[in-house]
Amino acid sequence: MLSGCTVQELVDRVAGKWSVCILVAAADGPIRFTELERAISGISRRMLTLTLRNLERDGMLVRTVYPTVPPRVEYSLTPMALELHAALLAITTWAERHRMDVALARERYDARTPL
Amino acid sequence: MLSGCTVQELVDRVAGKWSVCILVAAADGPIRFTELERAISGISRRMLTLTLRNLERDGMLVRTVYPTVPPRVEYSLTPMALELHAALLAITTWAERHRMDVALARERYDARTPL
DNA sequence: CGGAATCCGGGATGATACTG
DNA sequence: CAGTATCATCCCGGATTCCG
Repeated sequence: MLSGCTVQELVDRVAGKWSVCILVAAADGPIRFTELERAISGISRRMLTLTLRNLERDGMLVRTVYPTVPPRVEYSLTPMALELHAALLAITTWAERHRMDVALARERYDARTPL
Repeated sequence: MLSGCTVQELVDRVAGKWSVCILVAAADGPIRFTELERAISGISRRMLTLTLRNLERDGMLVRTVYPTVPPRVEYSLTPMALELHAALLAITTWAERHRMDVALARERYDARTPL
């Protein structure tokens, strides 16, 4: 029971590349499909759709459809996802602060290991 | 310059499934290869080695070799990685608190969408 | 004990085209 | 606008073997 929902699996689910991007992008309020597509550099339409579906299924996103023409769909974070967002921000902030350190560490490592 | 070290790439590097496990397992002090292998359920020897190398290259781990027989190798976190560890703990804590919520959300979603 | 090297299958991902 | 469908590819990661 509840198989497939261990802490490990849940973490690498929400911490996945595209999940993080979406969760961060949607944190400032409801956001539309196309806005996400533009905000997240490098994502394909397919991966955007798939990741949105997974996040919605996991109860992280609420999908709201406005039956207008043209159609309008907005995604917003659930309270649970908002809690997570704070933790994700800590990760991305750390990454920003240490980009250079990591880049330098790589250069040094590669210099020591030319093989 | 510094290509391949964007915030996005760095995040999904350190937030990867095995990286998180290793970073958490090594946070309490130096730990040996075999201890990691036992501590991290489901990891293969290959992935353990590869992930350790990447983390070492990125300056997250220090690898110390004791020239004894049998050989003894210990891994410990760098200060930079210790900072990251706090953020990772926040994620895993969140995951523990919300496992059930996610599992229930999935059941509800799947019940609504039987196709 | 702590790896490195090789082989290999399958799921993740991209590209493209079509639709209500 | 917000997707879906299909096909092709690629590389992640498991299994296995060998080594100092």
